[in-house]
Amino acid sequence: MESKEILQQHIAKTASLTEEEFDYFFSHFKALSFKKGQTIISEGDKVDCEYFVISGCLKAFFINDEIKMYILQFAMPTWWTSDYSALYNQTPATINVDCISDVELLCLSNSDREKLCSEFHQIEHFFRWRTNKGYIASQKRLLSFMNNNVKTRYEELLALYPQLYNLVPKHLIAAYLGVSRETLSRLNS
Amino acid sequence: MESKEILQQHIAKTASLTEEEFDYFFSHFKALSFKKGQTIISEGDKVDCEYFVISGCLKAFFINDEIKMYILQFAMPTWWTSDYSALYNQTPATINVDCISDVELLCLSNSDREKLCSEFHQIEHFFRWRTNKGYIASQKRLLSFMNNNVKTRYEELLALYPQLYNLVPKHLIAAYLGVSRETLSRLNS
DNA sequence: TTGGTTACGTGATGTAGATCACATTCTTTT
DNA sequence: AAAAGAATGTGATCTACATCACGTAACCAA
Repeated sequence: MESKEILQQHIAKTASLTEEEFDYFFSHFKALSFKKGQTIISEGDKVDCEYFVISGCLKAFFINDEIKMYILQFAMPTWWTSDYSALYNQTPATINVDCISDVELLCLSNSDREKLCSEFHQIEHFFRWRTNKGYIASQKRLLSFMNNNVKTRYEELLALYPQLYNLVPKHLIAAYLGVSRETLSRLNS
Repeated sequence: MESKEILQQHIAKTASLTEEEFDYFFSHFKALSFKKGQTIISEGDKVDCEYFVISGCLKAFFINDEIKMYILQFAMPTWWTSDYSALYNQTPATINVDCISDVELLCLSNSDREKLCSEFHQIEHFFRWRTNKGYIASQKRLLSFMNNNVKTRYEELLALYPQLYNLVPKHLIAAYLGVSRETLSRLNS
């Protein structure tokens, strides 16, 4: 399936656009390809865009003391990613985004998103719905963080995204769970 | 200042409504008063509304094993609160909301919010903006949770909301930070 | 005024997970 | 195919925070 169709099906779930409206919407996206290991956003960068994942897997992460890495999000096909704080507040990036595998993305600038949202009520509706879903997921993760031990959080994560187990190295899963790779490894025993 | 004005100023920051439009918007809200200690949402409840705080302070929290409490949010004037997961997915509440002090609220039902969002593009715009802010704050808190120790998180919280120090008992602040009240108490020494 | 509940402090001890150190296996590059 | 680097496993030790236990002070309600 083409990127265009993937995006179309994604937004059709919450917004009804005519064919011409969608074409117009789509014309604001730029297709990009990256190789495994390439960086999309680095700490300190000016952030202009958000990214819709067509294929592959990205991570959005924070580096502390230039040593420890914490992963905020694994971004998989049909997910959106960026440094939203930097994007909305027009401040330098505080998180990094890079490619865990080869990826294909569609890129939408902040100003185009705002323009499209104000031009089409349905597009604004879509973005409200999307952010809402993200907010609810984020609250849930926060609660799980406070409430559950590592083992439970690990099981929860694998239940939700079984594909991660094979797709992503264990030390990155540890960085998502907020534990050391050693502790994660010891869960199996 | 009256509730109506407080809400009007709040939404005027992101949405421009005429006087009549705002009156129509406001007519969907119901004013409610509660005493300190009263419960707004209990685990297992059907959740129909979200709440805009006019005065006082609420907590949205989760109880684990009927013992430990984790606070997701302190809701202060001009903040919104509810169990959003339950509200959007029409599932029973998994979190509780109650009153830390006497409070005045404006209550908006889920169906009225959706109706208003579809009737007025500007209202949809406002709710997108609000949720977006919440999402960014939630991500930030998650990051702080993974990255910082209790002392740093406590200082961050007090820097952001100095009024909490006097307004809210320490054991509730501990429940927000995700530590025991004893550990929080020992930070001073 | 009194008795009960809630808030807060602080010592002693327990424990989940971090950190350090090193070995092994798997993957990528040349 | 060889070499180098990344990913993973596992023991030993350390530490931040939890838990338990107890005491004191503040705040209500009868």
